[in-house]
Amino acid sequence: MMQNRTHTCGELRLEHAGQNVRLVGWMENVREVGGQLVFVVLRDFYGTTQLVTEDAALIAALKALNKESTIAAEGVVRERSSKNPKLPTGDIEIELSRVEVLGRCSHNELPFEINRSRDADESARLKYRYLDLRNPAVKRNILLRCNVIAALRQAMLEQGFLEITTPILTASSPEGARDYLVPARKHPGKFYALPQAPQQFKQLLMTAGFDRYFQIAPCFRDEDARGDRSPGEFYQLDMEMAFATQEDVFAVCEQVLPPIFAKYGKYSVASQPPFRRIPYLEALETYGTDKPDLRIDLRAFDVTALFAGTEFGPFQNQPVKAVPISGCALTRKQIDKLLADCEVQSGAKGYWFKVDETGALAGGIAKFVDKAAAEKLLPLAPNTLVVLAAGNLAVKMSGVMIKTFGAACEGHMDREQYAFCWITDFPMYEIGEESGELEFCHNPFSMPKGGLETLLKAERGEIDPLTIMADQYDIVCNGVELSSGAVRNHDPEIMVKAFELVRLGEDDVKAKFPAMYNAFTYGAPPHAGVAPGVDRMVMLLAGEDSIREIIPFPMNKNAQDVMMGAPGAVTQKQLDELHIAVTAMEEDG
RNA sequence: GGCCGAGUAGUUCAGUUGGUUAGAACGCCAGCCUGUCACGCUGGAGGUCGAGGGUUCGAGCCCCUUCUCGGUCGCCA
Repeated sequence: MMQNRTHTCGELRLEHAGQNVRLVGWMENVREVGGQLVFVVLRDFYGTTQLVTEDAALIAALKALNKESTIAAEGVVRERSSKNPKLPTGDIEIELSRVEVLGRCSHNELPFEINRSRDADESARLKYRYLDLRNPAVKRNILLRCNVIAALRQAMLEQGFLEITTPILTASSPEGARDYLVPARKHPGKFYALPQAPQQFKQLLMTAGFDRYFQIAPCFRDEDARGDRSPGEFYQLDMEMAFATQEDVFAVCEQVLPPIFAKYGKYSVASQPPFRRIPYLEALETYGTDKPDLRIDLRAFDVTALFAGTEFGPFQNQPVKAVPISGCALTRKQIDKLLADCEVQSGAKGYWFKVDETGALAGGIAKFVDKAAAEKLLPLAPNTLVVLAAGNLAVKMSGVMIKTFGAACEGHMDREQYAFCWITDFPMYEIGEESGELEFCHNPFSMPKGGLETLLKAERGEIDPLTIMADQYDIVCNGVELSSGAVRNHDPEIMVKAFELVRLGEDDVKAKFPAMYNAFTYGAPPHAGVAPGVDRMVMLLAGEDSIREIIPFPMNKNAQDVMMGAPGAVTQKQLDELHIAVTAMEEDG
């Protein structure tokens, strides 16, 4: 027998004519033209090649096989008498001399047609993911993912970062998302947790003296899914730098990411380094969100003053935000539909009026708007639609309206590009909605701007703690938050003070982050880092709307792997070993 | 957990005001076809209309309950 294969299904060309070859792959299609002429499309990872035979015995053998069986096909490459210019291998075909069945497909009907799997029901796709992935259009995203991860790794190594793996079984972290817990067999009643991020380990690596760390890090969070958020697990390009400032972190990201987006992305990169930096409060004010999509040219305006003495009930004594959309040709029906969509997303009510082609105000709440006063606050050229929202959700609604109407109205969004920005200057503290008291806004690891001195001022009541900014930043691309990052708080004294402002103290810091707190008392370097989400980056690069399209084996929305049957029942013996008493168990598979 | 949408043949879907035997395309099976390549032609098989209950002379369609999937909000230091 010849070697397993001499060529792949994507490589044969006219120049190979006359060669005896052996190809292996999946039988994608069989076309019988006349009783004595059969064409077979053979597919492997690299492409497809047409096989042909007029031999009655081979025809019978091929027809007896179900599609998607794997076979080895031996024969001579020959020039086609009717070429197919749509295929790379369309100039040639293999005249079969022998066919060997390698892996029989015993199903003559598949759960879906391979080449149309993207249209199939998602549950079926996930259950038969190994069939779904045979579709080159599905496989392409996984290939992209491989290439992007390789490129990220390469770029980080070139920047002098070391890839260091951190534990998957670790301790539960007291803050943040819900942990996945793993019962400890040797320690009844105790649990490991899967890391929500390697946050503390990477800070400990800094303290240990590794200057630049990175990792394509698996992270686990037991929170509900979204279109752009996989349940359970995801990957981050986690990085941390010692003796570094915010600017150092920005510089690394701005060098690493754009070339990869340019090379592997569907669109061009609109942002040249340095990326635009937008303070958090300005982002909320201007874009109604802390993750603005800079491809959209719409802005929110504060028009509270315009409705100061209004008779329009919903706007009385409320902050009011307006988003003017020039050159808008939407019909009233379309406007109502879009506003309804926005209302679902924001929970706030939307209103509108229009400047018609003559420059007069019309429609919606126009009769409550003083045109002269409005013109001082807003650009109101003819054919401008103005959408508005009031109340404590007005800012959020303005952001949703910008995104929704920007995408729906001609000329306000250039989709075919990647627009990056940094959101900076996040508040350190906020008033908790439930507690009504001061709480950490994001995470307690960030260095407060101004350090200890600022915290002391707040403690003495000289400044409002709500005005303290954290040295924290997000990187946003096309309205997608790729990552949060921060200059970390590496000073135990500042850490304790930061906790004291939220009515906690040294004991709490020690209890919550014992390793880190202790480590920082042994001489820690100032350090900073960031951790862009790999899955979201690949999603942006692939131009996909669902995170599941770029994950090899995704879970469904309810955090189930319907292919593997996870989560699933386990034996009583396993439970006993783990000292777990289960009171209620689902009867399923 | 809230809200919205979907669930009809193996797959993707249509199904009018509640009215005959629930249709189409693709796939599958059989036959025909010697240059197909989304091959073509002819014929055929294939349905617990997600499940349960109700209204009605009559339910895929209306009502109630429930399950599943998706989107979204909550949540995601």
